Amino acid sequence: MNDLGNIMAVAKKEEFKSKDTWLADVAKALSHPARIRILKILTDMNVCMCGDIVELLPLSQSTVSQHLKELKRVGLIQGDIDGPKVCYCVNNKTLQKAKKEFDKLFNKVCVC
Amino acid sequence: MNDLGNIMAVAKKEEFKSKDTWLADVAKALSHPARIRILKILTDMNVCMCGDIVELLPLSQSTVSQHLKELKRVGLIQGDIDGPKVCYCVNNKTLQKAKKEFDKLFNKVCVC
DNA sequence: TATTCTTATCGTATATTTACGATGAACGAT
DNA sequence: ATCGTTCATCGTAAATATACGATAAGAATA
Repeated sequence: MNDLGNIMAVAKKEEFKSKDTWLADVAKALSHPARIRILKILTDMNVCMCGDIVELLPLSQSTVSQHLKELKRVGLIQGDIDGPKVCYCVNNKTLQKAKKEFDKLFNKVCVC
Repeated sequence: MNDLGNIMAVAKKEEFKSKDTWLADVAKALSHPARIRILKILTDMNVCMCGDIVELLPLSQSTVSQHLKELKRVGLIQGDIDGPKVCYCVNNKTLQKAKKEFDKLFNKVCVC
């Protein structure tokens, strides 16, 4: 039972540069096939309602809602309230920023 | 205590398309700032040895080794044994594939 | 052969993620 | 005012992730 070790699992993440942390956070939001699928649904098919997405995934409504929340957390999507429904759509600004940062990460050459 | 619910947390991931699952898996490998940092170190500075990476991160050797293993798991990096050392470098093929798949995901427009 | 250096793996503790059903809140319609 | 629809949140259980120190395994060196 190390007193310091207990908090480290989270605290260590704060010791990295903010850009690395941001990109890692976006990657985390994309780290589940359901959320990849949701993002593709929102862009490809222009379906917005939460209920529509639920029908397209093999997951319960509450689970889909959780996944939507995670995508919303990092700003990849947004949800606009429309009466009792919620219309979801992707946030192009964040999408472009993510694309730019991932490109910077991937456009390198190994000379090792 | 639902008997089915117990296994679902993992099993559900298998019900998605393999491309979505692959991309989610790569995103998972990138979902920690330490691993973003490691990838940048391997590309930017052309430092290969595990020990060098350990010195550049606020993490223990065993933790860095675990992060390297995760990046290796999805093929983003590879480790070539060089005597007692291990020379790590990025795998350009996987990097390019990842870039392509992320681009497909991000190059969309919201018309919602 | 013994020692040192380098890295991976084991064991462990805690935090987080993923999934579900149940419930609650907000709105529109009857 | 009540009811149905839609979605978020709560509570919970199991799996996974993150971190560490300790230890093992392999190669080079003394």
